[in-house]
Amino acid sequence: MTRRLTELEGVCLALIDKYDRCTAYRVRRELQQAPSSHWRGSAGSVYPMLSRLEVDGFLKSDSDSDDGRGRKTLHVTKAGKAAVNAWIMAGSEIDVISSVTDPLRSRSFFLGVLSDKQRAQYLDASINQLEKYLSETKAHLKDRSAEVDQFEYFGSLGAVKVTQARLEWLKSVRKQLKQ
Amino acid sequence: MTRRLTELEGVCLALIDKYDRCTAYRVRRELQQAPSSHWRGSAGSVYPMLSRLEVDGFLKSDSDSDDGRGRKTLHVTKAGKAAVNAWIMAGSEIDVISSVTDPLRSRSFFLGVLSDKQRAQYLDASINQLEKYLSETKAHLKDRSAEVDQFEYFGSLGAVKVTQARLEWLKSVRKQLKQ
DNA sequence: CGATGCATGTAAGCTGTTACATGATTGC
DNA sequence: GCAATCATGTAACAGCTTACATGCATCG
Repeated sequence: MTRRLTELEGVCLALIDKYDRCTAYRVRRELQQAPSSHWRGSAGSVYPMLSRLEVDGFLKSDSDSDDGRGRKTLHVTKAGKAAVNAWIMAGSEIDVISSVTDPLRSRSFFLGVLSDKQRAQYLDASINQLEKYLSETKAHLKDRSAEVDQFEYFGSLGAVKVTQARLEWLKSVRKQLKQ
Repeated sequence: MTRRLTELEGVCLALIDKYDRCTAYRVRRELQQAPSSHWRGSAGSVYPMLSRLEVDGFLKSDSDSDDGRGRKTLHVTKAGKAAVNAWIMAGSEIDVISSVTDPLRSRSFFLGVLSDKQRAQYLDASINQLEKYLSETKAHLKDRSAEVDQFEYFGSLGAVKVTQARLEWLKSVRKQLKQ
């Protein structure tokens, strides 16, 4: 049994697998352009992580791919595919499922420390930003719906659904506080 | 202007403030008992973090609180209260709002690599665990509704709403794949 | 031919983890 | 008196961040 992949490793390895082969730079760009800001796609995380995956035999760089400026194309090995498979299947574990944190929710427990004015201001601003974020994820969803892969569509749909739920929740909080 | 608090620091400092004064051990227990498994509440994170907050002047330990076994009660200073306030208000920033990650969603983008059988198995297991997690958060919500603080209720309500959205989304994915 | 972008990588620092260590208290 | 729990803490390590460094390619 091989080691477990971290979330970032899983996403990136699966991504490379999906594209069949790609460069580290493209992986970085995908992370940077994703609607979620959880991962920055920083060089200091991506390159060492990919080296790690190569050392562990999950990734291999195509030998003929050096184009003069040190660019390498990567592809996922058989062991890598198995690791991706295991990473996905581990997603049904309760620890993984319940590991989400929502900074809006964490804060909502302590809104009592704010003055009425500040609280109203905070809620308005949050709802505003959430609406902005929602329209971004919706735009992302529209882009995806034109593509062939239905799974990308499902993923983006999930982002929209959850963002909508967060928004409706915050609005109901604001409403209840106004009374 | 003082430094920004991390999410864990913000939650813990706000928690101590809410309880007026409490021990490090209680902070740990609260983290451990929270429905989200994002923070383990490990000694190796909590004690150094609280020391940090004390060094920075956000926390102070009551001098008369040593009960013979080295237990200390902590309270939040004025500067600490200001830091909590700033931490909450920063929650409306787009970077903070969009920093959520959902391991179920990350994986959904790559469900194409699974066989039909594995995919069905994965979705069934995930939906099962999510339902279990939902009933836990609902129980938590019921507990909170008996308490005086409406903000705790709001927080738990948010957890329920978002979990419901995740569940409905996953069920719709399963349904669409069955056709 | 110089600015911008492509592409890879390293160094130092921060914040979390697990695992271990220590000692007092409480309950049977 | 001994086991479990309360309570605090440290050591080693993992995985991310920012900031820096390097060098080729492309375009005006």
